[in-house]
Amino acid sequence: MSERGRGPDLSRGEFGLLILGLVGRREMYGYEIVAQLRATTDGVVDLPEGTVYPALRRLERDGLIAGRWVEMAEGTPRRRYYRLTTAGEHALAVGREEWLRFKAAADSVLGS
Amino acid sequence: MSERGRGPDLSRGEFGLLILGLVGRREMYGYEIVAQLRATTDGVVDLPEGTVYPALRRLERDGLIAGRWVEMAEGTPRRRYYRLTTAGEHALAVGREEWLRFKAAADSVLGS
DNA sequence: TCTAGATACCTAGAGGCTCTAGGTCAAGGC
DNA sequence: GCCTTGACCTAGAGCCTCTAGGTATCTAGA
Repeated sequence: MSERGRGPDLSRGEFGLLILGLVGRREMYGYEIVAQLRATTDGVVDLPEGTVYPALRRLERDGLIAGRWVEMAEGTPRRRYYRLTTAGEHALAVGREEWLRFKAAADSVLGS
Repeated sequence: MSERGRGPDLSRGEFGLLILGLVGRREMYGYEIVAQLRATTDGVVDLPEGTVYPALRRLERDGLIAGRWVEMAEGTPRRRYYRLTTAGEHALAVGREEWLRFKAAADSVLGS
């Protein structure tokens, strides 16, 4: 087994890894992820909802995160909270290392 | 004017910026760029020709690089050498800064 | 009152990129 | 005779982001 669906690759412009990074800290819901991403990165990463929600569905489909619906108080919209699965924790660890390698590689080309 | 074709964005998985980085060092041809990219990054960035040649055409179309054909010796294939244009130098400078910002942003999310 | 914004979810389709999987042609090694 | 190397090229698949909407409720402001 293994080598099945290699997980999100930041170096190829896939922001799924950043979502894994946030969800790895604590359970989080989509709308919150959008805001946290913007806040944590000082606005540098500012993904529209049309990017984040489909990405969450892919990550869940691929078994890297697991979601559950949480009903909120009267008239407040319900939320879908996500947490990392074991596969997601692994993908995050792998992704972090790939990111380190890619950073060094790009820096060596760009001379930073 | 300006704000026309913002140049390649590494954070979105566009490798054009890495090509600009190499060509910015010295005049280079496609086949050489493929090899240099692999060598410089220790194999981490290993783009197939089917990625690099179309990227070179886009960069040239967008006025960031300029190419010229160089005939080689008897029976050796000719090469198309590329150099940065002024716009390309600017795009490289902008891209480098964006890359620095994105690196910091991703690190702050991934906690590296 | 009416509008706008925030909260929270969703989707269809366009656009644009990488990558696969080929192809061309000549020289040189085995 | 065949494979590898050098050097270029392309069509199409695949996949992702992003645009531009939509739903629904509540609150604030003009």
